[in-house]
Order: sequence, then C-alpha cells, then structure tokens
Amino acid sequence: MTTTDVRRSDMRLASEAWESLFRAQVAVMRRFSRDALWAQLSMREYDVLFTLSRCGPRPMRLNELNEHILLSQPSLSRMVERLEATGLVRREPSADDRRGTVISLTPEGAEVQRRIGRQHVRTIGRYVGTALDDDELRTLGRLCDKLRHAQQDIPD
Amino acid sequence: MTTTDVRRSDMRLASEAWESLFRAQVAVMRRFSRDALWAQLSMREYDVLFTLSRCGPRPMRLNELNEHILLSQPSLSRMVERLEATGLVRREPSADDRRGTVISLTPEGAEVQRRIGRQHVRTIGRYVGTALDDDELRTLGRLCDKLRHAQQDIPD
DNA sequence: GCGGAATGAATGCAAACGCATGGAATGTGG
DNA sequence: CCACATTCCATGCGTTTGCATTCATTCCGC
Repeated sequence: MTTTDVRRSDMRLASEAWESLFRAQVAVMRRFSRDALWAQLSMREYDVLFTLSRCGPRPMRLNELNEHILLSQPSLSRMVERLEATGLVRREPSADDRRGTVISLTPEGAEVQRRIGRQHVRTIGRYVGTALDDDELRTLGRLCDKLRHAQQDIPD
Repeated sequence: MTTTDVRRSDMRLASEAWESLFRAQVAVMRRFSRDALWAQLSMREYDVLFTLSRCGPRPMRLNELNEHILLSQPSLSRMVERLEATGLVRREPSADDRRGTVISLTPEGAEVQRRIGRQHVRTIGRYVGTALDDDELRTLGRLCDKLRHAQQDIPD
C-alpha cells in the first residue's frame, strides 16, 4: 500500500462519515421542522436566541455570533434587525471598537428562548434520545465536539 | 431517582449530543463554503446532483428526492426546474403514477457531479479526515447512520 | 363504478437570502 | 504622523425560499 493509497482510504472514510453526519442532520431537522412550535419563531431565529443565551449575560459581537450561525453576514445582520424590531434582542454600538455592534437578549427574548427551548428539548429527546442509548449519545457528542473544535485549528 | 428524573437526564444527554452534532455540521459547512468550488454550482444544487447519482441509473421521484434534501417541496421543484434549464437533469412525467415527476441526471449532469464530487472529497478529507482518526470516523459514521435510520421508525 | 378524500407537483406572491459594495473605524508600515 | 490596507457592519439588488393555494391524478368507502 502506497502513501497515496493510505490518503485515499482516509478520504473515503472521512467522506462516508461526513455524508452520514450530514444526512442524519437533514433527517432530524426535517422531523423537527414538522413541530408546530416554529409557528412563533423560525428555527434559524431560535438558533440566534439560543446562541445568545449560551453566551451568558455578556453581549455578543455580530461577527462572533455569525461564526455559530449558518448564514451570511448580511443575512444575519438583517435577521438581528428584525429580531430587534420584535423586541427580542437589543443592538448597540460596541464601546471598545466602534465599528462593531454588540447584540444581547432582552428579558423578553430570554423568556421566549427558554419557553421554546423547553419544548424543543422534549422534541429532541423524542427523536434523538430514543434513537441511541446513553453511551452512544455521549460518544456522538464527544466526536462531534472534537470535529467542531478541530475546524478552528486547521489552516485554510 | 424517580422516573421523571431519568427521562430528564435522557433529554439532557440527547440535547447535548444534538447540539454538538448541529454545531459541528455548521462549523464544517462554513469551512466548505469557503471553497472556490461552489462558484459553478451551489452546495444545495450539488446535493441534488449527488443524491440523484447515489440512486444509480434509476430516476427518482420528486417527493423521494425531497426526503433527502433540506428544502421545501416548492423550492425543490423550482431548483430542479433550474437544473433542467441548465441541462444537468431531465424531468419527465412518471409512467406508473401520472401525478408524479421522475428526475434523472443527464450525462452532463453526472459528469459535473463527478468532477465536483472528486474535488469536494479532497476538501472533506482535509477538514474532516484530519480531525478524527479512522476508528473515530467509523464510529461517527455508524452512530449517525443509526440516528438517521431511526427517524423513519419513530412515529409522529 | 362513483364521488369525495388524499396525494404529487406546480405556481403566485411576499419574505428572506447571498453577493457585491459602501461607509466608518481601526490597524500598520514607512 | 500619514497614507493605505483591513475589519466591521449596513444596504442595494437580483435570486431563491417558504407558505398558501391550485390543478391533476390516484386512492378508497360505499
């Protein structure tokens, strides 16, 4: 087996794993999207509120938020604008870098996030929690975390 | 520990695993999206061609295709329409159920899929293959497949 | 068979998206 | 310091998306 073969084998394994992950994500997302829950707030909007809530009380920069959300910078900018209009987030110029904007949940936004989050967690338990046992869930989480964190270390 | 506690614990594990999977997907997708490759064809369009190619020579029904693609039925309908206009897929009424439409790759579409696919596999190898070792890739793939296939068995 | 429910795909339309770009603030080499 | 590149976010604009609906075909109880 040559070096090229080894690399090819690596790529095949990686491709298959990625395809499995991606398809699993699609299948589960399609399940979630049927939930009547998203009449009030789209999953993408919830994702923004959720990400902000994870950040604690500290407000978040737009570009920082953008790293966690699968949306172009202009699209996220406008989504945040809409969320501000509906009173779920607050947007104000950054103190230390006045090019930047910091975004934070309003009390109402935090409340909405918690309410939807509680229901969503039940749905996740139903469709993800019943598919795998505890050990498998832990292993899946660990491997996905490792995969995610590696993305920051791999150069372009 | 009561039964309720056990269920809560299950949901927490499931939520954490799902969040990890989802964030990993976002992180990797953001990496992939930087690739100049997608100037010719968007990732979603490639996903359609790829799914069709996986199906072998057998043409695919629109609703069947839709199960694999994270897009509403009308949006997929129009995307297929555009792909037909650019000559990458063929669309014809189904023989056995004349409400339906069957979609298949044109030779050119298959060629484009292979060309982009080859390059994309290298990118996957770079960003996924280097993040996890072979055992981890196999385990990740297995767990994701199990999660995906379970979705078809869980009732609404 | 036949009439109503159900299914598969297409279409009108408003909302949301991405790309390219702009303007303001910050970082940097000379 | 000062010019120039860079970063950060917002905006114009054409394209794509989702929702609601429609049309055509098939399924099903009677």
